[in-house]
Amino acid sequence: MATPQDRQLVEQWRSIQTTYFRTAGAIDRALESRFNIGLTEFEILDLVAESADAACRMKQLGERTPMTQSAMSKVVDRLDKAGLISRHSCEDDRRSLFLELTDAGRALHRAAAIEHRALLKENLA
Amino acid sequence: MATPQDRQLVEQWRSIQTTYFRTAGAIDRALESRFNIGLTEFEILDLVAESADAACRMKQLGERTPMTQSAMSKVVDRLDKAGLISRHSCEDDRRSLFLELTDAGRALHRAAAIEHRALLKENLA
DNA sequence: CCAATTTATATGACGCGTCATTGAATGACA
DNA sequence: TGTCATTCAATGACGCGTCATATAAATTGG
Repeated sequence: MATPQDRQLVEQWRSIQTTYFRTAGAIDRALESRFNIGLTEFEILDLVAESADAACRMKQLGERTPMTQSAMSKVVDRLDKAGLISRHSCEDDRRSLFLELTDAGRALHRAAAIEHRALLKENLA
Repeated sequence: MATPQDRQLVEQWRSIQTTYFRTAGAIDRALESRFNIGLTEFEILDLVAESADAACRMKQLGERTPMTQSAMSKVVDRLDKAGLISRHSCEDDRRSLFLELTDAGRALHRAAAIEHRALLKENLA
């Protein structure tokens, strides 16, 4: 019933879960308390900061994160309301949006990224 | 600012996230549709099934999963209401509870575990 | 050029997890 | 023994993610 391979799979899975929760939790709490944004918000900022091109991005971003389309839409909405990001409708295809960091967003991302990388290093060792 | 080591950390982290979400999502949907329980519920069943001893377990279980005490309490509550688990207050320390699978719980666990292991195998390859 | 279909994003209802707190039992110790 | 601190579990308020759907724009086929 429970083969040794099964046990090993379960072990591996629990280890991934533990790492994931520990790391995500640590980052989330740190960003929340120091910058008032959650991990999810940071991850979108991080993705937008990474893509320097001016393509219609909302969609492409979705391909680079395990987030749902719905989740993304709401995170972006929060970031917009917080003044960290701006949404511009795309001329070529008016269904699409492309995103840009505001100055405040860029500054916050710069600071938060340091925290983020440090905690990754600490937790993924 | 973004050292190669930083990039590597971020890559590693995204890979963990992707694996985690893909796997958890797959298992969750499968268990939900076939057995009407979520991944979290299954994980508690699995832990209880594993520990054959009759110790006061609620607390110990908490040490074996990244779940919050609060989360555990609610999951156990759902499992109890679903008739899959029973809570007995502990004689020695009446603050503690210990948990036991009901027959239905044991049966469901047996069936769901097969699904669970198969999906782990599929996703953690 | 007009349906029918498909694609990009937004939104409302809902469930679950988290935080902070509560209640209850136990322990510590003067 | 009485008080104060600690520990275990449950709960209510709240926020976020998910699913199903809505809206709007673009594409496709006749």
